[in-house]
Amino acid sequence: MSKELAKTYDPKGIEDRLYEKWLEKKYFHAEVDHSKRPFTIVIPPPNITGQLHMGHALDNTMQDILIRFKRMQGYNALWQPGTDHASIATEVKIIEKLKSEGIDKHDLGREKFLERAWEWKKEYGGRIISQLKKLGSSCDWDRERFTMDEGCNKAVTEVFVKMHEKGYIYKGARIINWCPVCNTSISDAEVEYQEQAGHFWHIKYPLINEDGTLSTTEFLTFATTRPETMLGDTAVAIHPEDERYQHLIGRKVMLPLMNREIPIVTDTYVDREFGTGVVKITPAHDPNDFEVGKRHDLPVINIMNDDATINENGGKFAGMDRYEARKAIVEELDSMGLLVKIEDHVHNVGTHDRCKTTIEPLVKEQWFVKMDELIKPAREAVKNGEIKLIPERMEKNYFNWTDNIRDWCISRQLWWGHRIPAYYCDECKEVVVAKEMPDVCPKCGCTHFTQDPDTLDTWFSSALWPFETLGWPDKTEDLDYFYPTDVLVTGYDIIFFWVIRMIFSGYEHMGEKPFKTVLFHGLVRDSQGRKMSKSLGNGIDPLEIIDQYGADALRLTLITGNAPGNDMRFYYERVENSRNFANKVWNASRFIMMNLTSVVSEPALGELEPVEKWILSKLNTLVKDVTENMEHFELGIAVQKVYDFIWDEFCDWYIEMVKPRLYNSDDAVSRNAALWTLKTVLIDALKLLHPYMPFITEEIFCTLQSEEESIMISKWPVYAEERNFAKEEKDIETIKEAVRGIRNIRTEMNVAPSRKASVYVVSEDDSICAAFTEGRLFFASLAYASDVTIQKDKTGIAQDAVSVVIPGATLYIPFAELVDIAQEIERLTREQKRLEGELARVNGMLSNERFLSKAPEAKIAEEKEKLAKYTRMMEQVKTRLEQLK
RNA sequence: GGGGUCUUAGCUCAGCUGGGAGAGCAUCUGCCUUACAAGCAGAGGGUCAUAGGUUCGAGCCCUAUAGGCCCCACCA
Repeated sequence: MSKELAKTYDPKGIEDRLYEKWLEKKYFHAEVDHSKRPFTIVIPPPNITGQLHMGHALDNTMQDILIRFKRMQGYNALWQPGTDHASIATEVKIIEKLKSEGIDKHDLGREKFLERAWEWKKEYGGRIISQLKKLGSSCDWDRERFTMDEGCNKAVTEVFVKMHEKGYIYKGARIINWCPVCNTSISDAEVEYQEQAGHFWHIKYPLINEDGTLSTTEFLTFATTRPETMLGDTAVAIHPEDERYQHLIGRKVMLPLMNREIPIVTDTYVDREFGTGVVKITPAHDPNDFEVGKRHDLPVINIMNDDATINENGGKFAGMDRYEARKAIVEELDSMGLLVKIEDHVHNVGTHDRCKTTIEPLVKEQWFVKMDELIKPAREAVKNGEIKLIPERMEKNYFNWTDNIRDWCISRQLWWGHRIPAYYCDECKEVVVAKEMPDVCPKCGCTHFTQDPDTLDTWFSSALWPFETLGWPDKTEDLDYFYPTDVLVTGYDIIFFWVIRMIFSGYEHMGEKPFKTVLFHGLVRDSQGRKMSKSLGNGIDPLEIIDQYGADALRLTLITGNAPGNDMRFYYERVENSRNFANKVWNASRFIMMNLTSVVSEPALGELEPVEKWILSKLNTLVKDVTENMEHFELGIAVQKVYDFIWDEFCDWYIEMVKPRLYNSDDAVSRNAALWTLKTVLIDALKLLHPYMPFITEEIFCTLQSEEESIMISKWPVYAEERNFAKEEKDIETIKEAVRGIRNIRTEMNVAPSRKASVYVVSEDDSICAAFTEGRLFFASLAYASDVTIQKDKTGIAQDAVSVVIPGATLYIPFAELVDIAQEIERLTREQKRLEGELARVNGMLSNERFLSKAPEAKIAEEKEKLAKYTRMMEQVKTRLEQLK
């Protein structure tokens, strides 16, 4: 017998209790088991600095849905969890914390700093994990990993050494993006371009005469957005075919302020159409200029310190901040008469995506990954469909990156991260890349080495995530069984940072793709469509939503009404709706349990009434559709169908249809059939809903069947041909149509619900008569009928009864005093008009020869059926009108 | 400069391979009907951005236009 349930669903208490139970029972844990097929997802490891935000909530809800679905389908489902060390983000936090204690990073020293960082990790690193648990995430926590744990470090070292041997990793002095605040180089992917209002400073440099004196009449004028970089100018460039400047080729200009003679070079990089067609060249501080410089063998003069102040190469401006220097330089040029004009100019400025500081291009020695060869299999895999991106349009983004790839700067001047396994001989400076510090220098025989102080880009280790978490570089059973993983769920915003890098890493180190499908989701925005951000203060905390409405409501909200890869807006109203749905499920279940006062047994097929067959048939179709949608990753569509089925078909129709039978204990067989069906349909519907709303479904499932351990290990429903009842589906739909017609007309005529009336069903169709006869009981209750008479003609029905025409039958309700014949005629005339329209449309199609010859047969048959239906209804309406007149 | 995407009911969005426009919220009307007022029953509301085209048939495919958003890109 069943337990009592509270009147409204209250997720508090229930959720934590059930999650504890799942953990205790080890349902989330997956072991290699060759009798089952694996299904694997690796979590996008959240930063240890992070707090759960809506993006995480969406991302992990999607993964949990897929994992729970596959687990119920009988797969050996592994959801591999873990966290990311997030080098810059974490290092910044630690530095901040030290600062608040009055400690400077460098005073503390590397070792002590790392100790603090690990302590911090220990204290806060688990926070986001516990938050993921609140959401219901069924990760295999026994396998939790960290991108800087011992295993990952081993993998990173292995990869670095191997790729260095192959020549894919090299060290070189190249122009890189430098963040003067974080004091480190960053990769191209980490540069975020922002449109900023700035200026164009038009400046002129005086030419130098043949005799070496300074010309007072000849100048070269150009425009720049960063005048301070002139301190490092080593040339001025013009287009080789620019007729305006042909006479200047071979001459020099004087670099003002620095009094340096610099050449005029010709280079096709210069756009003749742009500005004056003259470009100043600063090889040390501009990527293009760097290339021009290489072509013309120009000196590279670095004028900046790491903190973006001017260094000793900047003469008297040394020590100034880059913007102070800019101001001072412009003023001085102006006083020298070399400032032509200043224009307002909006341009793209590269900023560091973490701290938004304007990055400074600098020439520095860094470690790089050579990309041209590595990217090939990654590009090919998506091209030939071996890896599927959902939605497909993401492929364009993907190819845009693979086709324009540049070498990846992987070294960071940070302490928190994987230290680069490169060692420098203290004597001869020879570089040795090895898994461990070498004993002897291969060049000079010296035995003292210093390890490279730099660490690796965070994404270098996360690129290995799908296989390092399964044991790589060791050959493990896990790796053999669970790799390649099945789906990667992530936001489209990290396709370049992470997705692509995992793909090429998978092919390079495993010789195999890391996953078969990538399922992208969009951003969760606020109700006004703005990005949720700390600075705007418009972030909505998922934990607060869970606290207020329950994790199930949050999950349902995030997954409905949204297509893959599209951004969504977050509305409280939508969460309320989800919460209401949970309550609906709860109450329907409560109703069923209240009525399950005795043991129910499975009825024989013959004991099922048409309504039972109708709902079972509907459920059967639902199972098929939902499974298909989920297999195609159409999660929102799938759950919408479950929602509609439960609320509309099951609660609003089936339960209402069956009530009279539940309250009548005389017919035990009929009552049993209804109860069994209520329970059976509810259980299957709960199963379909479980991946989306794990908590409430588990609570009801186990209350309803105390003998069952858990819904999450129950079997996913499967489509059964013998549960397909086409005739009953059609019959019940006809009766529903009749009920709606009667309700409609009663409302239209303002008849109080308390007022019952006789209803006559008139049809010449035997099968329709039979259907109404069988459904007489519930039909009467749903259509507010005091009694129902089914007959073949309208003998004995009052002339002025109200009528409703449905396909194949006319319903009459004698409301003597309420009926206004004129109004009734008007109403029927409206109906006639509507049917005329329908008939015109169908006849139009069916009289079109090209339609008949080209349309598929099923479509033609469908239209013919409609023609028959409308023709019949038209006749009924006409007959009724004649009677009234 | 290149690419993507969106424009569907008052609002926010679905609409999967082209075959008679949907949901939630909001609005209006009537109901506390013994599961649920976080509910029930009913109603109103759309030239599917605009203009062409392909097709027997277009919200869906193609082209152009307008407006919004996003990504990428070294135009100083």
